[in-house]
Parts: sequence; C-alpha cells; structure tokens
Amino acid sequence: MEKKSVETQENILIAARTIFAQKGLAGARMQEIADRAGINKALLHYYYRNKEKLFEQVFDEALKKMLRPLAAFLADDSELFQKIRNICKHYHEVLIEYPFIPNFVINEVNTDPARILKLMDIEGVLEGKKKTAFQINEAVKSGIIRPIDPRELILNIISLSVFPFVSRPLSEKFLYENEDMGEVLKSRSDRVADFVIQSIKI
Amino acid sequence: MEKKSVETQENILIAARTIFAQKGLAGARMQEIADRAGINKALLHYYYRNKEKLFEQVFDEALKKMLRPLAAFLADDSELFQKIRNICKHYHEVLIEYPFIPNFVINEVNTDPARILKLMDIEGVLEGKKKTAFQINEAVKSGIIRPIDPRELILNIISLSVFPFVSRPLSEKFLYENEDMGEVLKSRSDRVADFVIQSIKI
DNA sequence: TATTTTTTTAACCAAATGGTTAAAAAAATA
DNA sequence: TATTTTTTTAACCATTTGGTTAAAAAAATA
Repeated sequence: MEKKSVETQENILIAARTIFAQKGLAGARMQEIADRAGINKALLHYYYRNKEKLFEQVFDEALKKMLRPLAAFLADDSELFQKIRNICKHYHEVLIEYPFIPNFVINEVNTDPARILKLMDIEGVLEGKKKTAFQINEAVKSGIIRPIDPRELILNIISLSVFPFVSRPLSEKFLYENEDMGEVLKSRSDRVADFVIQSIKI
Repeated sequence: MEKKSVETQENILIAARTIFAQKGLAGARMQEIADRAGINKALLHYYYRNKEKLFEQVFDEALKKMLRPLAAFLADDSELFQKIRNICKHYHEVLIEYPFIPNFVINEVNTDPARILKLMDIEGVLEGKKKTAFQINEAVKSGIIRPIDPRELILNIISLSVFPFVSRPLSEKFLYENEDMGEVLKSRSDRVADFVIQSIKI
C-alpha cells in the first residue's frame, strides 16, 4: 500500500500545475484541483495541508527545473554562439514540458519578487549571469559581435524564448489560426538562436 | 456637481488598473480598490455595479489603446523596415503609459480567449496582420530580407517589445540590479527595431 | 483472514468577500 | 438659502471557499 498513495499524490500535483497555471494562486479552487485529480476535497487536504503549501511545492519544483540547468549553461565555458544555442534549447525544452512555468512566475513575481530572486541566487543563476555578461563584453571588445549591452542581449534571448509560451493561447489563434502551434514551438529553438546570432554577429 | 463625480470615477479607474494588473480579476479586492481610490466600498459600488463590470471597462479601454493604433500601423503602406520601427515604437509608447496591459491580456486569455480575438477583429488587427504578412513574403521573394515565416517575424517583434514589460519586476532586479529599468525601456524601442532589422536584412 | 492504509461521504465551521441598504452628512449648485 | 448630488457610516446578508472532522467503506498488504 504505497503505490496507490504515490500515484494519487502525483495526480494531485499534475492537476495543481494545470489549475494554478490557468487561474493563478488566488483564482485556483481546491475543489477544482480535487476534481481534476479524480479525488475529493477531503483527500486533497489529507495529502496537502493547505493551498499555499501545495502551490509552493508545485511552484518550487517547476522553477528549479528551469533554473538549475540554466545556471549551468550560463556558467560553462562554451563559446558565445554555442552558449546562445544551448540556452535557447534549454528554454524551449523545459517550456514544452512545463508550459505553465512562465505564468507561475509572472503571477508570483507581483506577489513576492524576493522569493524568486532568492531561488535564483541559490541555484547559481546570478553567478552565471555575471560570467556570461563578462563574456559578451569580451566578444564586443574583440570584435566578434556588434556592440550591445549584455543585459539587453540576455533579455532579448529570454524574451524570444519565453514570450511565445506566455502568449500561446492568443498567438495560436491570432497568428497561427487553425495550425498546431505545438509543432512550431518544438522546432523554434534553433530559429531563435539563429535570429539572435544573425543580429549580433559582424 | 459633476466635476467631483467625474474625478472620483477617474480615481476609481486608476486604482482599478493597478490592482487588477497586480492581482488579476480573481485576486483583486473591491475594498482594496476603494482604499486606493480614496473612497469607501459603498461609493465604489455606487459608481460601478460590480467587480466584473469594472474590470470589463478597465480592460476594454486599455486593450483598445493598444489595438487601434496597432491595426493602423499594420495596415498602412510604409516600407517594411519603417513599419517595423513604427510598430516597435507603438508598443513601447503604449506600454510605458499602460504597463499593466500585458498582464491583463495574459490573465484574461486563459479565461476567455475568444473575447480578445473578437476585439482584435473589430479593431482591424487581423486584417492588418494579413497585409503585413503578405508584405513580408514579398520582401523575402524580392531578396530584401532573409527567408522567414511572416508569423515568426511578427511573433519575434511582439516578444521583444512586450516581454520586458511583462517580466519587469523580475528583470529589473535580476538583470538591472539597482538601476532604473524605466529609462532602459523608454529608449528600448529603437534598439529592438535595429535588432530585428539587423537579423533579417541581407 | 486480520491489519493497515487509502479513499469516500457528508456534514460542518469560520473567514473572506461581493454586494446591498438606509439614513445621515457633506459638498456643490442654483 | 433651498435643492440636488456626492460621500460616508455602519450594519447587514448571501455566497464562496478553505479547511476540519469523524465514521464508514474500500483497497492493499501481510
């Protein structure tokens, strides 16, 4: 008797991810999460004390999946263009698997920005960012790329990688009409990297 | 006796914009909106029947400020690079004045995507999009720009223009540490346009 | 089969919140 | 000043919702 228990807890987490992403912490209803997980409210509370704790677990788990490898990519010693490709690929891979992460972050960042910052610090993202910023400045100095503020370049890469997922419900209909945007996003990573590199290379 | 009345209603709308953007429709509290507007809850309900109606008004007003000129820029006959500059500038100008719009749209799009689509249709954005997509295809054919899917190019422009505002609370601290990101965003429009043009031009 | 764990049922509570109301007070207007 | 509109006060209601509880039932395990 443990197998069923684990399965139920996993069902709860899966349901919670969807509901929290769609409705945010305030908009999510425990009853709705329970329904989606195929259980009742009493059992939901049996496994997770309260909504905040459940949200925290879902949120922290998701964010770490994003941040941990990102820190690694930022900190490693690849050449700049390769690093850009790595980071684009990382964003796309994680967001295809966990498309709810950006909505989480955006909603939470208005509530408690310090918390995410702290996680970024713990996971080494801040450290990695400094290293990459330095690398970009060096590339500018040595004439490999056009002059650009490292922060701006990083922001552009993240914007191009993340925003399509954030805006997907709208973009899918506005831009891609009936087409399946999932396929577009799956193959987008390389095109984003090329777009960025094309823009900065000399 | 009308002057004070108008002023109060405007105070309510200003307060509502901030609160709705920060907390979304579900997370916003009428009491909090009343407090921020410097009035009490009874008066708030005296002017706006209920939360949904208030939200609708704030939301539709804001969205039209975004969509109406966008449709015009998309539909006009400027040469492609100039059009890209116009659109970047438009996004940045509106978002500097109404930075809450993207959060509105993102939250609402999960609730009722059809509604925004309808507004886009009414305001002529869909029509303008088609025209611009055609123009991009022509520019590719005549060798003015590298091959790119028009939808992808449009998505990239929007991503680069909008995402920094969406992610501002985080980016401000993660990337720009203590610096004022407001200044960065104010001057970003031209840099985004250059970034895009540099990437596609031959 | 006996035991333990998981799940359901169902009723219940407290707090938060959207919304109402009526009367008084304050402010603007004529 | 008389009248009308705006605003406050303050009490109140209904609903939603997060959360609890206790007992029974079902399922897994030993």
